[in-house]
Amino acid sequence: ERQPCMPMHPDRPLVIKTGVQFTNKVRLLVKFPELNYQLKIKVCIDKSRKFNILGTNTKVMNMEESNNGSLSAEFKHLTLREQRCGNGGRTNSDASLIVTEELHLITFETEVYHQGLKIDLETHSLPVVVISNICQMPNAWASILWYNMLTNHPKNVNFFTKPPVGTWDQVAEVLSWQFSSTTKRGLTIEQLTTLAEKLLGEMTCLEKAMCQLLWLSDHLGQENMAGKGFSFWVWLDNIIDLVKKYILALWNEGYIMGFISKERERAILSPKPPGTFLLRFSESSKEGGITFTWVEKDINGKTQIQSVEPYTKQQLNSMSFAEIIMGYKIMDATNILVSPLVYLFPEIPKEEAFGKYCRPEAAPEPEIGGDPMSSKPLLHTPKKCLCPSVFMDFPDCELLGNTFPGTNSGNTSDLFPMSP
Amino acid sequence: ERQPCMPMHPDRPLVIKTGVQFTNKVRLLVKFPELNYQLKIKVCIDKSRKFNILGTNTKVMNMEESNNGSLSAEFKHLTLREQRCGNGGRTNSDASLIVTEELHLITFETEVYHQGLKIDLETHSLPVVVISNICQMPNAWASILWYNMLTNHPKNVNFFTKPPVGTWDQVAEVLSWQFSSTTKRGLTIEQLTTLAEKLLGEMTCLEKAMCQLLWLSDHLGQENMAGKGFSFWVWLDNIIDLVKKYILALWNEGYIMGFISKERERAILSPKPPGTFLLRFSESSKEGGITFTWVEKDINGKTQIQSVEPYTKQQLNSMSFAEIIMGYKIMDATNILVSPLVYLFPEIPKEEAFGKYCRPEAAPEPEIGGDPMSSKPLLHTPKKCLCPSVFMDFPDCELLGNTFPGTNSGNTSDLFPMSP
DNA sequence: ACAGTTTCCCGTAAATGC
DNA sequence: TGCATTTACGGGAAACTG
Repeated sequence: ERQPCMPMHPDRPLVIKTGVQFTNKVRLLVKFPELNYQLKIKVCIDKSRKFNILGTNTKVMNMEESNNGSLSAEFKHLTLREQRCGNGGRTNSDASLIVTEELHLITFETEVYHQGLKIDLETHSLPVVVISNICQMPNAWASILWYNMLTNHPKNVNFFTKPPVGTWDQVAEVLSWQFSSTTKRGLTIEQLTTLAEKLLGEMTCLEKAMCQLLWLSDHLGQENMAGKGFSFWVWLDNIIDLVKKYILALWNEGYIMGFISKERERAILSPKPPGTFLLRFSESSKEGGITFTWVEKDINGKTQIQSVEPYTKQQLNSMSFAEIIMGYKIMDATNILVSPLVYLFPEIPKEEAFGKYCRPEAAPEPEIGGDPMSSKPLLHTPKKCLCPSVFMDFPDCELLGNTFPGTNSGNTSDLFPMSP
Repeated sequence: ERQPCMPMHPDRPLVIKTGVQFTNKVRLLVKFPELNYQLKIKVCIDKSRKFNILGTNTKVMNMEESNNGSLSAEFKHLTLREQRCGNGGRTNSDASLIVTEELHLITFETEVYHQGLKIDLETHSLPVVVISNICQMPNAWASILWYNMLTNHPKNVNFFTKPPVGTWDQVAEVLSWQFSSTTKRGLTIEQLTTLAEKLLGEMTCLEKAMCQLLWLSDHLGQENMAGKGFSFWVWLDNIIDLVKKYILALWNEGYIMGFISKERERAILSPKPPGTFLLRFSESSKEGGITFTWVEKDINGKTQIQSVEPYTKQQLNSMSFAEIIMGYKIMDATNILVSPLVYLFPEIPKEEAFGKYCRPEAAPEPEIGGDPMSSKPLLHTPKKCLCPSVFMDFPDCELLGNTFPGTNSGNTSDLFPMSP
């Protein structure tokens, strides 16, 4: 059997995609060395929708797989498959919830005979969300965040039938943590304020701080994104993905203002000298895009705010964003090619900020019209997995390098006697 | 169960990828209406390497599934899975052949009781190649072509232990057919000559016509591609893919010379006026690339032959090749942007050839440095499946819209009595 | 007809095994 | 160790189903 089995999304635990392997681990909190190789554990999943667990779903607890002498069992290469009943009907009992709000429990069962007494032991994971396609991940992960942000309950699978409201402060902390847990930088107050406006609409700052946020179907779902056909979470996830895969170094340096409204952008750029620019995420693109906006003077000497169409991941595949910034030129009034980008807001010379992320040879480009010559060798922020070396699927959240910012600090399916 | 089950590669029959569904059909050549719903057919695969057939592998013959009143049975949603023996050993008995040269037979078995006599019927597909990853397709398909080009034998699974040689004429026909069967245009003598030089090295035309080509490991394998690390077939397949998905219309029009050596390119372009250009496939890129080469005069009035780095599929994703051609500009001696492309060889004005494939608004581009504005809406030759509406996995090759150009005209697993 | 959900399967990357 | 081959799974598209 194959050995290395990294769980599917290192920084998205508690979401399981059908057909994709996952791993989990149970340990016995009470130390009973004499039970080594005595406890046979079985993994199951609740029956609210019919899933089958494929893979080796029983295992005997032992001391080797633990590092502190207690007993544990690790299940690897498990996968979930939905069991369509008969000729294909959905098995979901509670059809009122969408799949990404449906919570499931992975349970671990065993029985001990101690001093002639049979003791049933049982524990379970935190609620998990089961998805069938990766495109459901953003909403599924949002459910996990919302749950752990608002409850300590270890198994409230009906949470989303009446989801509690959250305060903006709580949501802000979670949003920032989404960045800080996978990059070297969380979100600033300014960035969070922009997101708050997006979520809460036009309110004063004070109102926002007081405001309570409703869950998906109300404030955070698709409706709220002005009929764009995608949820806030999808939009944000694609930006996080863009940051991690294509512009991580620039993000870590703090060069990307990212979340800023066009109004505020105009307000802070207008007083600045021509050539001042900032980097901003696309608000309209579901896919995650980044653009730059700069100040320039038109023929009449009037200040203009300009920007390019956002660059997508596809385009950043063939040229790094730093190189795009360094090489970007427009034709001025006298038909000469010039770069409109001089100072990164507030006043960092662009060479100082981006020079070190460019290949030496590829500064200016002699040709136009998509000459692929200039976009051949790639210089990217490394496409690297940021997960820690130790990992479990239902981890103590400390293992993620950060604690869940909500109230729940996570649990690693620990075995306690549940029934006599 | 799902119904529409298009076989995996409409224009690549006889190659089966493990885990991917395929379909096949048997019919009884002799008309026996009284056997309707009497014959139970079982599909099997030979045991040279252990594959299991997953899906419904027995079926009763009936008249409905046939359109001419004869009996037939169609097996849908079959998949192959390799059975790794014990802890993972290869089950291949003849390890001397690489997987893409290993031939397998799908067999169909049944028995009839006629006038008190038990008759075993059995038939089989043409030899098939089983692959586990799509990257093996080009070589697998080459094996299918080579087999059908050189033998009529219905089941010579050891064909590649001593593969026969082919003549250049045979190979040329097959190569051209690769294009003519999926586009509206095959290969010209000039294009074939270029490919012949690639395959046969430096020989006179007469010698080439006489020459016999050895199979893969000799002339057509990786060694022959000058140590580039990919076979002729991989290179050619990627070009075919590029043509079909990105530049089909231009190919159908005959605007793409494509296969031409750099020497010959220089020879035919040099006498032409500046601005004359032609379109050529990249010779060095495994991925399939296309470039243009043009004539220009340098400062001293000397004729120069120039070309751009080949465009890849990735780049053609965001801008159509016609638009790239129409918009391509370089800076001339006086620092003015001009298009070096004027006449498509021999003397077609580029607007006449490519104008109709461009969006009206996107002719010249004002900005440089990868402005994504100009590459937002896509105009592509449609990504369309060219397969005919009627199809079977082991088809009469006529169903492909063309006959296999080799000696073998194909067979649709027809049932004949094989043993008493 | 439609939208939520699942399935299909390519293509890249990683793992595996000889 | 290297290389041939398989497995894993994201992501886009098609199919499915209430």
